[in-house]
Amino acid sequence: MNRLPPLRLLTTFEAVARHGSARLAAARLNVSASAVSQTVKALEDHIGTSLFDRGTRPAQLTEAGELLARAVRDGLGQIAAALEDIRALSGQDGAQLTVSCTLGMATYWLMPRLPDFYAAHPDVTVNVQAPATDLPHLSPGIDVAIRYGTGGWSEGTTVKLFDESVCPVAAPQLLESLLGKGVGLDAAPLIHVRSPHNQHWAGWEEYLRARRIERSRLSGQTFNNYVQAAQAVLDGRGVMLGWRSIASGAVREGALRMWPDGELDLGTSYYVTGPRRPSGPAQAFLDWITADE
Amino acid sequence: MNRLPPLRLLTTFEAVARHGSARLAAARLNVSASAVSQTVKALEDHIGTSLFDRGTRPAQLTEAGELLARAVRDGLGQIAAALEDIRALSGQDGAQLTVSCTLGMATYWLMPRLPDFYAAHPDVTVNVQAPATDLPHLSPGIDVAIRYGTGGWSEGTTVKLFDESVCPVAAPQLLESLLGKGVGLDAAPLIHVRSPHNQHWAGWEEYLRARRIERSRLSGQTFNNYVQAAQAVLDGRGVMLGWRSIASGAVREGALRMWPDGELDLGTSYYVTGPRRPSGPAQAFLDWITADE
DNA sequence: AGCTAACTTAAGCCCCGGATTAACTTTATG
DNA sequence: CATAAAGTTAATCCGGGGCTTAAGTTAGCT
Repeated sequence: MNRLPPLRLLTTFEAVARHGSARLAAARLNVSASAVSQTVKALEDHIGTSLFDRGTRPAQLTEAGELLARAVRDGLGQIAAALEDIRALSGQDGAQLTVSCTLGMATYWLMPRLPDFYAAHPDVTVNVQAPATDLPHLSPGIDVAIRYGTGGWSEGTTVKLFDESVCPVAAPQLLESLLGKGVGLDAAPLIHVRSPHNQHWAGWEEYLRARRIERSRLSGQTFNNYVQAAQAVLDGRGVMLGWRSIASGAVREGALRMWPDGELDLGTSYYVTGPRRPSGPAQAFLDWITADE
Repeated sequence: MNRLPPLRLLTTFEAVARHGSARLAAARLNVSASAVSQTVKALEDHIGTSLFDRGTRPAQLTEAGELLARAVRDGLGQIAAALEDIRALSGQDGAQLTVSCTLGMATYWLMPRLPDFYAAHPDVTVNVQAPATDLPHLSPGIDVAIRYGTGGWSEGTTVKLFDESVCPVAAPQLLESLLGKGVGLDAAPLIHVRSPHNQHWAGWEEYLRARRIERSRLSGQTFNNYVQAAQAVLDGRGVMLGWRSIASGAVREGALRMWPDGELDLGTSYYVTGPRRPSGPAQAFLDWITADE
């Protein structure tokens, strides 16, 4: 992170991108146009790429420029938002708790089970946050975290829920077709889930390596979250890595079938973590979820 | 954004948070412990809040400290990732295209319709990206963007798909119960979708203001994406703002019902944007989707 | 072609951010 | 209680980031 350009270069660049004009950005920042011009130039030198196509007036962002402008806006916006949140720290009221877990787990495991919790605790409201860019964990406003891993977290109190396992899954019709034609995992069409923000899910590369399966091509259909991937695999578009937390319901219902002898234990499990001194609603939730399975 | 603390304060603070020790962070950053101590202090002064509880050794992060550490890590990580992407700009190969649209739209509108596209174009693969933190738009690796707004984007070629509208929706049983008891939108249990990263969705506040409905309490169940919110509303947990792009299928199927006379046009529509010179697969997709409705 | 707006380059200045050392304080442990 | 580890405070220094002015260049329009 020490290779980041100076903050002022980034904010000035983003202002130019936002206003679409170095002159306007300069006016807005109360500096000379020259300062803006040199700042953008310095940033380009720092990165080694042009951020603006100067063949037009006003200059247009290059693809690289667009990419960076968005990242700067979002990244620094996130920090600014955190600073605001810090200034507005306030507790939750009412019989509520907020659970953080991944999007796929929330969609296919937690949300379908919450009616059971509500039946036992009709006065408790469970808010769910599926973090966009990091693993769930306890933090201000997050009372409970459900996440997978090896359980060695130092925050709060952690209890294991179930062992995670993975097996390639496909729609029944596609599976029969592939197996009938003798197509193995070395050639079957794949459904990938890839995202720069979520590097913690093992992908096909790791699975195939663990199973010592060689494939000449890894290309397949790509999504950046398991909701869309699940929709695609249910639609018969290919074979997806079926995590127990995500695919077990569909497999139980027969909408998906597991690849024969494809199950693999990657040594991780799902855990629930609550604070050392949970609120009443959080304690009720923790008691329920640890008894559930 | 000009109220952001200096970058070095942020990166040093994050290093201390990451290492859990000012001494270790100092060693890692190749500076004296004193520099680290004064940097963290300067940052705390800048923000006006303690980031570390110094009653223990090593010091522990406060809640504010945890919040900021995560934001700094993610925010600056995003910028660092963009810088890496810029260095690794590469095109897609094969008969593929990548479509970017919001998570709810992908889940409830696009993915259910894609089988029709595949039927007409069996050799084309559609990857779908649901951006975590910003509105979909064209960018390196994104061939087509589907988004809502007023259509005034300067990039590529934009065609309108349909007008968006919003109406509160609820499960039939809950709706009947509420209406039967004479409960209006001023008191019905609400399902919110709120996220610091997605400020572009209108929420209940805006809807109620537009309808001139006064409510004493806005609290309700909160999620940070429409997938979980939709699951909750289907489960009868409350009334959700039902965007046409998200709720129309469920309403058509009878799983959800619209609030009587609740529909509201907020003046936005869904548009599809492709590059001025689309690839073959992208052109096929654009032709299909603009003909679809 | 002429003109204006928008931007770029070169040179120079200054101030503040970020570091140092030395002395001190506080926590943790035996 | 003594000691060591971890961190804090005060004072000082300096270099480079960020700005200025002046002169020059280029795109866009008439």
